Amino acid sequence: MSIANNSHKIKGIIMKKDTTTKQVRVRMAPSPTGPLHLGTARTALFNWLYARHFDGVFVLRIEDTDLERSDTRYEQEIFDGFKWLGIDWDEGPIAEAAQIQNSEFRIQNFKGAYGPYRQSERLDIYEKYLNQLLEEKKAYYCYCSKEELDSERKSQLSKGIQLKYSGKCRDLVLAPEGKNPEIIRFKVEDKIIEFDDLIRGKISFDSKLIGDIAIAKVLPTGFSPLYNFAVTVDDATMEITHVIRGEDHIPNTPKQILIQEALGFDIPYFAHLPLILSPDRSKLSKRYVETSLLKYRDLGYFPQAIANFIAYLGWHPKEEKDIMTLQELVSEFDIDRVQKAGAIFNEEKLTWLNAKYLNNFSDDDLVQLLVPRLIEKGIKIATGNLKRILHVEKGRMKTLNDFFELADFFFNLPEYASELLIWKNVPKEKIKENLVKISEILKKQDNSLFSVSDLEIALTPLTKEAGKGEILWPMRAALSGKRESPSPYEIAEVLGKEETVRRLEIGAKKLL
RNA sequence: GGUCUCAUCGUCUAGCCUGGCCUAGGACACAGGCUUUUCAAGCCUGGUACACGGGUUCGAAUCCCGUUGAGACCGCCA
Repeated sequence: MSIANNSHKIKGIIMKKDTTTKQVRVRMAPSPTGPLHLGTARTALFNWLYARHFDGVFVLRIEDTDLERSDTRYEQEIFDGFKWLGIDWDEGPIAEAAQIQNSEFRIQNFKGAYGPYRQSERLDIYEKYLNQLLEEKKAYYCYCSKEELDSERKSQLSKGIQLKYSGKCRDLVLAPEGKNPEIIRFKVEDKIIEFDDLIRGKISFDSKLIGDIAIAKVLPTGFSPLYNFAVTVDDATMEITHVIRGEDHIPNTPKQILIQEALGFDIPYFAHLPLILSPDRSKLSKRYVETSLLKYRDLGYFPQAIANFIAYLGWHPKEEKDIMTLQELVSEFDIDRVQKAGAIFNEEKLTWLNAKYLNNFSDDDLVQLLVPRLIEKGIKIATGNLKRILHVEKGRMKTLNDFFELADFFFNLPEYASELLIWKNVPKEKIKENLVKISEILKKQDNSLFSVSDLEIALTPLTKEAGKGEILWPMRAALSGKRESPSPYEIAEVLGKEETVRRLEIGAKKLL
């Protein structure tokens, strides 16, 4: 009996009903065939939020049936990416064990009662159900070659009819002479398939338009399960209650329901999330924006900001709030507030959010986060000094990596043209004189009296006399070598007396 | 081409289910201003949206129908 039969029009009610009767079990099933995609991360996050909100179980399953394209390197990236974002899994492979080459060990090391959690390790399970379908004549061997199928598709396309397998091998009694079976197909019977999507409501399909589904590849050594079949078997055997995934899977859903019915499985709830879009409204692709999750980490984004941002792509809390922690997201998340339409990925807003997060971190936290990046770049700096620089630059930083461009002058005074020192139309002789005066005053200043407020007091007579711009601009330019920077007092405090005076003298010398 | 899905400011969205409180709210971005040695931040102000057409109703962004537009999918990938 399908559990989706009690579904209601009002989505909130489905949730409440269900959670009182059965524990929520959701899953994320990425395939390790490329860098961890932002879209995958968001789907994972929604599943995770849903599980955590309803005290359910979040399962991580690795869909690596495509041996040619799967790579353990990408599997590792999934683990790393999820962990970085703050998504932990209750069941699934153990990330640490995945690095060990001994395959026996890898297979045995998972958490959860429904493992193993890699599809490549579940072949015996698929085989059992495959045989069941074959024995019950619900599936059959197909001998058509790729070329035959290709030309079939081409002619269908030119006739303007639905692209589907013709069913040529469906009723074959004997194997065609000289041919080996290529794949196993599931027989699709004529019927209307309807399901109640938690986000979109009723969706129905006419199975006449779906060709017999390829469910496994036949290999000399055995077989290799294909997506729609493997997913169905896994979701059922792992007792998944809610399938939350991207909208691009809507067309797969009737196929999976058909297989579920044929195998006597419960039909889970389905919730199809809107897609993340590129600026041209097509499916998010790297042509327009960076799609690799971990790339954002490398770029200096915070996982909290990314999580917050991608959660808001297609979902919104009841109250107006710009910033939400993972915990707040968990307590407020529900599927009935998920949007139906796709959402364009707006990098500017992400960056703005990231800057918000950055400025909420304490200086000490930022030091901790920045140190590994400095080490990686081979920059050596005392923590105390780093903290002081960070303190004056953080308001200008939007990402962690902005530090390098913004704060480089603290380490090395850049080469700059003497014109930089000129304030408005003030003659350079006057500017030179001012710089000399500033350095004379500062030379007399005690080392221990070099804070922003001390310096301000020390230079006030001069700024009053000559005007702030005429003093402060050349001073700041001489100290930073840049058009834009923190205030001269802040820079001087960080630089200390000796270096401050040295830079002022360099500046003065430039103005002959 | 077929099937399915979607449609509120440029973008993310609130409101839609349960019609009136919506002369449509917030945020990003943009423009102007304040502050200011510079840049950034901050604060203030401003402009811009219910795709279109029909219905239902005293009343529609909200309900119904159609049109248009956009997207997804149509693999021995997942």
